[in-house]
Amino acid sequence: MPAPPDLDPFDRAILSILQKDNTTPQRAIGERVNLSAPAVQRRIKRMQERGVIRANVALVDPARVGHPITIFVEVEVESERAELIDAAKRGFATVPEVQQCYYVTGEADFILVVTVATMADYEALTRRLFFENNNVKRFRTFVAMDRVKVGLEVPVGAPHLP
Amino acid sequence: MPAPPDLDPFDRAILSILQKDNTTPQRAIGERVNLSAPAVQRRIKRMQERGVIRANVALVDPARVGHPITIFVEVEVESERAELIDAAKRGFATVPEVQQCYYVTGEADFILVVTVATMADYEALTRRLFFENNNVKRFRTFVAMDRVKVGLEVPVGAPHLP
DNA sequence: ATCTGATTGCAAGTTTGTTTCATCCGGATG
DNA sequence: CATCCGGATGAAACAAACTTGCAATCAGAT
Repeated sequence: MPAPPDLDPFDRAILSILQKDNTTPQRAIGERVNLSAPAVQRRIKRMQERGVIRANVALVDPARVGHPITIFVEVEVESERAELIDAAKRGFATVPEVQQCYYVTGEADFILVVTVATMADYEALTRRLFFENNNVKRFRTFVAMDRVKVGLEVPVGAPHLP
Repeated sequence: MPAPPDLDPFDRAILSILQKDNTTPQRAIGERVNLSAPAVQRRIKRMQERGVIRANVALVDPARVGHPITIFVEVEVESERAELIDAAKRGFATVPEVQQCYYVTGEADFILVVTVATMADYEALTRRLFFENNNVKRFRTFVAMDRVKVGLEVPVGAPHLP
């Protein structure tokens, strides 16, 4: 296995910037972290290759593209047989409306984050995903009234560069 | 207020691409949607101005930057007085470890997504956020064993362009 | 003391993004 | 029916950003 690809303070500072805006020119990043643009570019490239940076994406406002409703779903399954769990994972993951899916410990087995256009759509989705699935014992729905904070930013312990 | 900024099939196709990889050259996008690079560029710019595209960010693997643990928390509050709710929203939103926070209906009032380095860190966080907060009645913890699907992509009804 | 491997900055070269401008299309107007 | 007008487009010129080659630097191991 590859050695632990430690991130030095430069890398962390760069990540901290890119997680907020990855259109920031490398030259501007360089100025903020005290590095030349090529150095920044090489570090970014390396972090992509090592999987530290998994993707570069545009974040879209769901409401503006016709999906104003965000819903959390706690799903409890009948059987936790590995084969069935894997099937459930694959089943959930392939649904576009399911934007996040986690397999969790606790009083539920899965937690899903779903975006839909209407509650009728959600109702249809529950039928497809839960009622028609024999292994789903129960599910609980939480409708988001306010998306207080939404993002995938991870604290990276970016240091202060004087 | 601005008129509804309708998205035509071109816009949707562009969004669909940018949500997966916003480093795709505009010329390449143009080829895929049958538009020139400048046309693509103007549409992107317009969608940013109109708030359809909210941000352009790099997605970082939490485990690779020292936050291998993802946790869901359902929070139930004592009082739903608007003032207290707003205070709670602000309190949660400002914590870097809280990467997502939703105010929801149902058997809980808030759902948080938290990333931490260790369970000890989580324990410390719960103390700070919940035990020291008089308005938190109860909270339930779900530790993610598998991040089956993680993203903020929204289905955009992208049409097929042959 | 030297060698090796990794990293850096500069400068040149290449790709990508941006602006300009003439044209085209569709709907409203006279 | 001709005309006008706003909005969008593509080609080309232009500007900015990214990428590569190279020599210099540094730390650690030999």
